[in-house]
Amino acid sequence: MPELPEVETTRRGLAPHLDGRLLTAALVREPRLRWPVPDALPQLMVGGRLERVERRAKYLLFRFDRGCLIAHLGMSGSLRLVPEHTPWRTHDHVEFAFEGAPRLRYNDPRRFGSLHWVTDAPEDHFLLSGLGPEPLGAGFDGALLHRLARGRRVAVKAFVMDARIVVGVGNIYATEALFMAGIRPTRAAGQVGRARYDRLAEAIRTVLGRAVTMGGTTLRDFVGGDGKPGYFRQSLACYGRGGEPCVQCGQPLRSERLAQRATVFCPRCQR
DNA sequence: ACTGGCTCCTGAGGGC
DNA sequence: TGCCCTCAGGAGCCAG
Repeated sequence: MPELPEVETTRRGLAPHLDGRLLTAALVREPRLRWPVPDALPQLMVGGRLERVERRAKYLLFRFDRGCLIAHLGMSGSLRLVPEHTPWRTHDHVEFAFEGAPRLRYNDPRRFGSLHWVTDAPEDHFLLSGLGPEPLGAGFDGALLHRLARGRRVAVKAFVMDARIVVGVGNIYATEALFMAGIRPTRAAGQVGRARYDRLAEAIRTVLGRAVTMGGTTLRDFVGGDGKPGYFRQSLACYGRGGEPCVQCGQPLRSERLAQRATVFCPRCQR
């Protein structure tokens, strides 16, 4: 489900309610996520104070005074605030109770998400240690992409979706950014020139930034921490529009499978 | 070092 | 109504 804008939307929805709160209880109903949730998670966490909710790539970092909860939403996960005594829904796997705040529920039908507890610096955790730069932060630009792409034969779409290169660019936004930059997704990463990587980096920033502003993209059921859907779907020019006319030239958009992912592009505008 | 393919899992939607 | 097939917003892992 969530790409970077959806994760950031979740963070913004949760932080005002949870920052500074004391964790009074944690319940794991279903530990079988991407990695098993340790039995000891509640006893490790309860009694700790949540200092702040941060985001790194598509991971949410719940920084407590005594450690850090690293949460990933996988493809179908969500973290929502619900009133106490809200009936359990299917796939509500974990619940956290904070003093003076609604309950925090982790729901994930496909269970591709994960929860890790660390007491060392989360940046050193194996899930985070190899990650590339944040696309909306400093240290990401066309020069970086161009340099890392040298000699690479992988398709440029897979290249920008590789979290070691740049984080947070999932299938929707990779598709949109390549369309905006006029680059064909199947082109080898090493065959894209510097000027075009400048345009691509700018397109990635623009697309992700706009999506964050609009609360992310709700395809079927994404909701932010406040339970509201995202509105970026209406802005999608390419993703999910295979066969429909290109908004720039009117040609039918082509739909292909690339690296096991649905890929849409305009055969005329994207070269 | 790269690359492509497979995998985890449930649910929705289309065709028959 | 039901069954079977395909596909879905991620990304770690593995063989070649």
